[in-house]
Amino acid sequence: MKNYELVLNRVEADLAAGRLRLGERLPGERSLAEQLGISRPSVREAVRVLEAMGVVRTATGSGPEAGAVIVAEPASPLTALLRLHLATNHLPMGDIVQTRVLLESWTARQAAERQAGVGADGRETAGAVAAPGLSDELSVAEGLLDRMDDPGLTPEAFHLLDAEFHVALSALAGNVLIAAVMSSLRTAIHGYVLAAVPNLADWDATAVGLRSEHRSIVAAIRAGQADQAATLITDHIEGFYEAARLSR
Amino acid sequence: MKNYELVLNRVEADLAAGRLRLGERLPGERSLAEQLGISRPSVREAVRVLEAMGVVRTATGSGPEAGAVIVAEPASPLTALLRLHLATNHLPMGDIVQTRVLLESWTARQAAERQAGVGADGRETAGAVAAPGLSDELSVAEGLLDRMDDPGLTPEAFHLLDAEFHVALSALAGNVLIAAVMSSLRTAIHGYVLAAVPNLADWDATAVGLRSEHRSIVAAIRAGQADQAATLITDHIEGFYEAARLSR
DNA sequence: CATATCCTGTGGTCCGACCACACAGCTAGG
DNA sequence: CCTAGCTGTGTGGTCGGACCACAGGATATG
Repeated sequence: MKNYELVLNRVEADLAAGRLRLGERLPGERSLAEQLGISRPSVREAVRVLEAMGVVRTATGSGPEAGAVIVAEPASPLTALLRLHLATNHLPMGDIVQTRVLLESWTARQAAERQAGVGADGRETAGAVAAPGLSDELSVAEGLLDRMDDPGLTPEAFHLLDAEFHVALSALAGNVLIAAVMSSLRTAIHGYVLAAVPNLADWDATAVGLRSEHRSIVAAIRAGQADQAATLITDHIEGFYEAARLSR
Repeated sequence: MKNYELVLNRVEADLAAGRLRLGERLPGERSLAEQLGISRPSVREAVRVLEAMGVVRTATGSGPEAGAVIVAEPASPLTALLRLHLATNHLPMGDIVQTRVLLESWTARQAAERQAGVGADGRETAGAVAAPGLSDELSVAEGLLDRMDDPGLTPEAFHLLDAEFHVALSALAGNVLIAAVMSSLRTAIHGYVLAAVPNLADWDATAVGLRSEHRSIVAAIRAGQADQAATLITDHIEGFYEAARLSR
């Protein structure tokens, strides 16, 4: 058992037992080292891991914002994890596309079903937001689409908004795990998507098509057409990756 | 920009450029520190993060196994990530169950379709294994089921085999990302599942039911009945969590 | 009372040292 | 000559101590 793992175990146990809650601060590094009978460098390695895992956020200085504050950000570490393993070339891009299709068609279906008022199919185990909130969140997504209508956008700006749009759609299902995975997938592959833009025959034409597809997807969800929404988003994703020759 | 991030960027760039490959070793900590003009503690923090991300495996001593060796193990860091965020109580168990249902019903469907020889539906983007290998992998899963028939198994041993079985099924679809997520989900919640065993009215009766359901799922996949396999595994998962009152 | 200053505690970084470990090569004994 | 044992060397693991930058609160000063 390495010394820094002592800190990880201690923190996980404290979290599980409720002795550490969101927004609270970890004991100082020096204090933690003394409590566990280890050195400060060992504590620091553990804090770094916790930071990389999105469990704490560190800051210098004093006051309530300083120190190692407990947060819950699963998305950013997931992004880093995906990026690193993508870099090793042992995580095929095709698998990521396939996963996106699976998750996004499911979230689109869920959102449409909830919108149609038939969401109570027994699989709604999460403490999900009620249907009334859905319209607001859809409006947020549509706001992103409006901003994407600007013809002067660079491909990079366009794809950043595109990623936000897809993540916003994924959040509609109310599953924080799936939303986090989707967000991480989009962020992790952003660089790869941009690098593939030159593969497109005609960027402007592609952008027009993507805008139109986005509107259709939102319309299907708003109309509560679950199957239609799932099909549209599947074709939307696969179509783009095929056009950009990113499927490998 | 913190100093340890220099190391992370350097390693990610080296991986992406092919200067670092699986099985090779990172430069020594002292050497890396000198190259980047930073101190060894800073390098160590970065190596710790890489280790926590499943990108390297460190060992003391000398020889080819010692040092920081590049590996590609996305599953274990995912497990740690899920465990930690589960501990913060900001990752509802219901969301995990929902995700399992989504992923496992999809993999079961994929496996059955491939078994039926109709796998070529255009969504098979990964360099997936050909149909012939499926039978072998199904046999592995069935071997696990045979071992689970032992009536003397403790609930813990039973659930470990159960987790292996579900992970083996998930691997049938040939998507390393989804397989890694499934494996991590099962491992991360293992402790919670065990803690919920006392909630079951009759453990022995539950085990009998689970064994029977497992056999039915494998039979459906072997017969190429995709819809049937998906339905069976969905009911199997939801039924257990309901019986164990784990849906929150 | 308002402002400017100092104090304190935080993480960030570094140095130098020593340990445990594992292999490779050498040396002493057969 | 061969083998068993020892030693050298390089690896990560750990430690104590030191100094810095930073941010907020306490305090002194106008």
